[in-house]
Amino acid sequence: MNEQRLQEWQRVLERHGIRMTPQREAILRHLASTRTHPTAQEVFDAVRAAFPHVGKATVYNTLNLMARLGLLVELKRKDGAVRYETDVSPHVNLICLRCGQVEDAPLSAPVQVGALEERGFEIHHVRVDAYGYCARCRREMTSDAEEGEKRHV
Amino acid sequence: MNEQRLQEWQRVLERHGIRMTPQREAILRHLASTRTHPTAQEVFDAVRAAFPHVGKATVYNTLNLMARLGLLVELKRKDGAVRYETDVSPHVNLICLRCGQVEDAPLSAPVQVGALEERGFEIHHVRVDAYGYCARCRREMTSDAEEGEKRHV
DNA sequence: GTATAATTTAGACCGATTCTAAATTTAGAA
DNA sequence: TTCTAAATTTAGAATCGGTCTAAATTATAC
Repeated sequence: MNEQRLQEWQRVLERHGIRMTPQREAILRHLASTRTHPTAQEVFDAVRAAFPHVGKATVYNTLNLMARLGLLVELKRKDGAVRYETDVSPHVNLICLRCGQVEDAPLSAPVQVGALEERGFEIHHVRVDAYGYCARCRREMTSDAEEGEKRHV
Repeated sequence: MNEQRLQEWQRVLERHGIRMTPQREAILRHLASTRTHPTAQEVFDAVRAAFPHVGKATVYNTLNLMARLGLLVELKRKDGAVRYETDVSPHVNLICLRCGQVEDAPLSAPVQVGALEERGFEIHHVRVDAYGYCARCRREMTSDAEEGEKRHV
């Protein structure tokens, strides 16, 4: 549980005049206590443990609210649900094309975008997603191949 | 119409033993003739002009096929559908948070990802999305503000 | 030509997310 | 307190991109 992050979030919500209901607190606590990138459904399931009658809409509303306030970042993969990232500092998302897991990695140098002034575009934040294969899937793909399984494009 | 790109795509498909059907050619021609980032639905509508009975699945299959071959890059935005990008060279997508338009900008230095070897992650390609406000929206927001309109988070 | 595989099609289906309308809770004023 | 208005929550319906299915068509290899 990252108490500091939880309290920071609560301050931001309060500052925006948003009520801290028991449901919202449960959602925040869950997000602050995980280091994964959960889907809305996973958050929903976890919160249900504490609030058996919590509605889907409440979870979705809260996650959208937090994303709009910049407390969460949405990671979209085509093959399924949005994943929520609680670490909003600059980094690279390593996204596995096979299993869909997302890992964070540091950016060893800041991203350099050219020709911004000429365009008049004002950057708010940058997201860097690297697509590839995670260590586990690489191992599994190797052993699959050894078993004679064929893979196409 | 970018003839060169069209022919390059056709060569790649042929090299993979994929048949160049009239429907697929119409889809490729449309993609090669636009500089926007269309959705599958937009491609579908455009191709329908030439092939009134083309199926949704054909368009989706072809777009997925091309994405898997690396000829297209999928851009996901929170507001719904996947957008397809025909420029696969390294660059930054400038995504306007207000109007949703996507512009391309050069990367003035390659992205540096740290700690890859230790993790065993193998990168296939990197996408850089910069979120912010385009020149037109910045102008409009300024004039809106002058007219006394209020905006909230 | 004939067999085989690839492709296309319409429409059914799926699953993530949003919407709706009613009930509940809250904050603040009286 | 009690009242009122606004915010919030809820279950379930609705929506909407996208995928899947099964039958028909088309191309390829023999």
